Amino acid sequence: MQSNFSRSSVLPHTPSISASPRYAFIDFLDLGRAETISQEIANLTEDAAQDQETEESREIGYIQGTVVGLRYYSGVVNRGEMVSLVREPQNPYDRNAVVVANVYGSQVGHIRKELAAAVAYIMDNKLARVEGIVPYGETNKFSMPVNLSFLGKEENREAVHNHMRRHGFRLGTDLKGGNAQTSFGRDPLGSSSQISAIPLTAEELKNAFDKLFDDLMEDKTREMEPAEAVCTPLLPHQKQALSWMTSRENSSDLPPFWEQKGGLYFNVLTNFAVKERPEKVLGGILADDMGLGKTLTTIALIVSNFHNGKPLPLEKCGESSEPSTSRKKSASKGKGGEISEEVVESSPLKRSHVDGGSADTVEKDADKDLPRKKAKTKKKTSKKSANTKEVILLDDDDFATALECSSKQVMPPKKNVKKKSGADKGSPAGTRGSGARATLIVCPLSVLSNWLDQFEQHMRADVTLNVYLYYGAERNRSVSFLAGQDVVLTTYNVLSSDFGNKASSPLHKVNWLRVVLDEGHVVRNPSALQSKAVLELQSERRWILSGTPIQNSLKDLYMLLSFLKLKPFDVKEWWSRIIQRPVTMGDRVGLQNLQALVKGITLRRTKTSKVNGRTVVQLPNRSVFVQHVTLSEEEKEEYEQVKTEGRNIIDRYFQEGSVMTNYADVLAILVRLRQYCCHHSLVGKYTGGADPVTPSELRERLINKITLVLNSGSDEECAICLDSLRQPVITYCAHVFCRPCICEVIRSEKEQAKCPLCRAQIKTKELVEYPEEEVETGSVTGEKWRSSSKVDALMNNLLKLRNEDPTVKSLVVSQFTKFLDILEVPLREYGFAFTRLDGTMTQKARVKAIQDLQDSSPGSPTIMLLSLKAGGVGLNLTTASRVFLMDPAWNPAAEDQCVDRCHRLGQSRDVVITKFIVKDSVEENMVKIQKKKQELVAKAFGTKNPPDRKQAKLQEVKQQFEF
DNA sequence: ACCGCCGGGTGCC
DNA sequence: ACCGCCGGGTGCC
Repeated sequence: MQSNFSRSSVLPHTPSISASPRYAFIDFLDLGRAETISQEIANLTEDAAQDQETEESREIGYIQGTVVGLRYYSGVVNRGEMVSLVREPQNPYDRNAVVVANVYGSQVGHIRKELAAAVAYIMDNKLARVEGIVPYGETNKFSMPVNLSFLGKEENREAVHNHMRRHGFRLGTDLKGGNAQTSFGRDPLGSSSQISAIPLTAEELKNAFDKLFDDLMEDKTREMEPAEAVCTPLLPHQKQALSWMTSRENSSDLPPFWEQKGGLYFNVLTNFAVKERPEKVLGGILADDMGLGKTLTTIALIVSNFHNGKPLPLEKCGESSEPSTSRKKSASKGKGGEISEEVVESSPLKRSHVDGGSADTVEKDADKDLPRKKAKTKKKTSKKSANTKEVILLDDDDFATALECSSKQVMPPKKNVKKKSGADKGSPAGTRGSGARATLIVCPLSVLSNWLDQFEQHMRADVTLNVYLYYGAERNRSVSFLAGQDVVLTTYNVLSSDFGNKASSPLHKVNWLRVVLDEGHVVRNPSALQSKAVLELQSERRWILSGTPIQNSLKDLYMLLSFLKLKPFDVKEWWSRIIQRPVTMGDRVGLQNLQALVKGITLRRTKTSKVNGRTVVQLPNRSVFVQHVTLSEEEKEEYEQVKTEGRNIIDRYFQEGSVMTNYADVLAILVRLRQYCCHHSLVGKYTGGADPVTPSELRERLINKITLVLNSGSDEECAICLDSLRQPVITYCAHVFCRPCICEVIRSEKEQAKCPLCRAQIKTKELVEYPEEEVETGSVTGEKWRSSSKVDALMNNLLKLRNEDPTVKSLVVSQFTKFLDILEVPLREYGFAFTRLDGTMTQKARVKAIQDLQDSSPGSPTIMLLSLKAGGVGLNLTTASRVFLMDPAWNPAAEDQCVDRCHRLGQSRDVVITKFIVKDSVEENMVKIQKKKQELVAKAFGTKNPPDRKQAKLQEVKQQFEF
């Protein structure tokens, strides 16, 4: 029996206080899961959206209606199938028309006009969302019943009911408070079990969620040897991953939740059936922990599974028809921007072949089995300059056919061609031997060089794998060139900037064999340009590599499923209805489905996972020490001064209720305090103050603010794409975004465009750019040098360490690049050799910095100055075994990630981490708040902050600023 | 639709 | 018959 729980007991809803600016400020400091404050803001706005969604998802009424006109449409539904209702105001017969569509988006019919007339108003005015389920009558020829649920805010309940009543419809209401899915029509088959009616508690949910990605390796223990071309022996868990990935790519199984029934394909979750076989999902998520070798495994996959577990045919270096010249060519094509020619040239593997070269290969192979193909290949060769899609498809088809022949899998080539050229962007997958050859790897800039290194390191020297680095101003944009590579490597930024310039995005014109998203969790906001760019890629197989596939919300997974094209979850409505809403409501069946879903497409091992009874990776110990630093009297005095100054300003904002609008200033104050803890000369001039009067004053003020944000060294992120700021601009309301991101927002919202952070009106022409050349560095070193307590503490450690063991290498990590500048002075003074890696460096310089550190000859650098986020993940710094974290980060995960760069596979020494924390300062408070936050966060997932938590936070912040 | 509805044909029993 | 009744044509919005 359904228990009499009220929904609010399951889903604690946000108290209304969140509207007050004072509390909004408290939320600023909900830093438990944010790496930067602007990310925190993004989290907040996300939460706001989620609030709305959860509130709207309350069922406020239901009614049975009729779907009519079935015989005019091809869309079919099944008993109990969910359908979506879409307004069709442009319908020539009735502007109130409401279309009923099935999960695949095919129209089933219309809602009968009388009911449509009533419902249209409710939909148009967003009084409620309307969802439908067809309870029976699925075989009817002319009409069928549909159960409509109205989901909306409680405050709209009456308006909705009244409106419907005026049209002569009486909505039913489920007073028991069961959720929308179970109360009505959800389970017309009567199979609902009592278990599913008892919702999960927030804690159970959180636990289940934490375990969601645990131990996803049962039945995935078969091993596969990589192709010969891979020279690095794979560890057992890597062979398992290779085997699993290969089977995922060659699988002809139906995607998860699909079954074949009679002549139809049936989705057991939505009860949806189609005649056409659902598109295969070739690929998935490799979610191994950092350091387990996702990169190597992926390389092995690329080389070992071209088709059906057969290796990618590669030329032997010696047999190459055009020896050294081609490499030159690749270099000149690949150069430009910050990626140097040398990077490309330095690798013996990277030899981008020219069109003619590949044609030769094909002919050679094709000649053996299928001479008649030769003519065609010839024809194509003569046509190679014509750079049209059609030609490329034919090219690729020849490739494939040739290759298929060698593996005795001849397909009628004619048919293939037809299929291909007829296929628009719809379904390139599934057509075996469609000709796709190239794998596209998209990764953050920070790991680009790692990929290149690893290709070089793991590929046998005598084979040629064509890896093309699609990066830099001079990148080769020829579609046929790109399609002919074995691997194309690029970054999310290049991909989305190409995509943004609608004119042409070559990467979107290639039919890839495989697309790999490295650190795939970075695309998680579906509205960000880079997400759209990623979703539009055409590929047969798709992979996501990520150590943390879900960061803090179930919604992160939506983006991933959407990329994998896992029907029907790639459409938001179905994802929400089938998974997200049920799960957040504590529905057990929903959770089971989610678990099954994840299990079916994910492989994840942690460092503690066992293979054949042994842990996957045995890493040396790692220990963390916190060293408290006491400020000198002089420093203390100055610190208090900075603090009082800041407190007065924040206090004023509180009184004015303008904390939100002065976001940049609040950020600045916090940053200043943290900077002071490191070194006095980090602290810049405060630029806030009296209200600006003239536009030029405002402009100047904004330029100051954006400069401050960007130079604070905290590596601020764009709240829209959550990536590092690219072409940063500041709005009149003083929030900083990437120009492409905010322009996209303005473009899509038109005149109503609002700032995503404060909802102020924004316009494209009111965006202020960051003045490019204004880099005022080095000034620190000029004046008379004065140390700081923290600098002294570090130097003591380093000197002691050098005494004890001069071979030990250290990472010195700070969030403030300027602090790294400062640290260079005493390091030089004491004769330390060091390198440096920060976000402002070119790719080339980064590579050199890492190589220098790896050098073990006497006199080589023993220290790397590292900015916390510059390296990003994936960076391999195992030559270092000591880590000094100079200043605490808001998000402990960022610190962990940084430490993991040296505490990973390949580390031979025990790793010792020292964290410097200034006593009685903002830093100490940060650590305290962090800890509390972690405890609280551990309790609930997917639900919002309970009120007492907010209250607690209020106290903490009051403490922090001593209000 | 093995219905309802419309509109033309028809008209005692 | 300015009706009722019959039976054919017809059918989403």
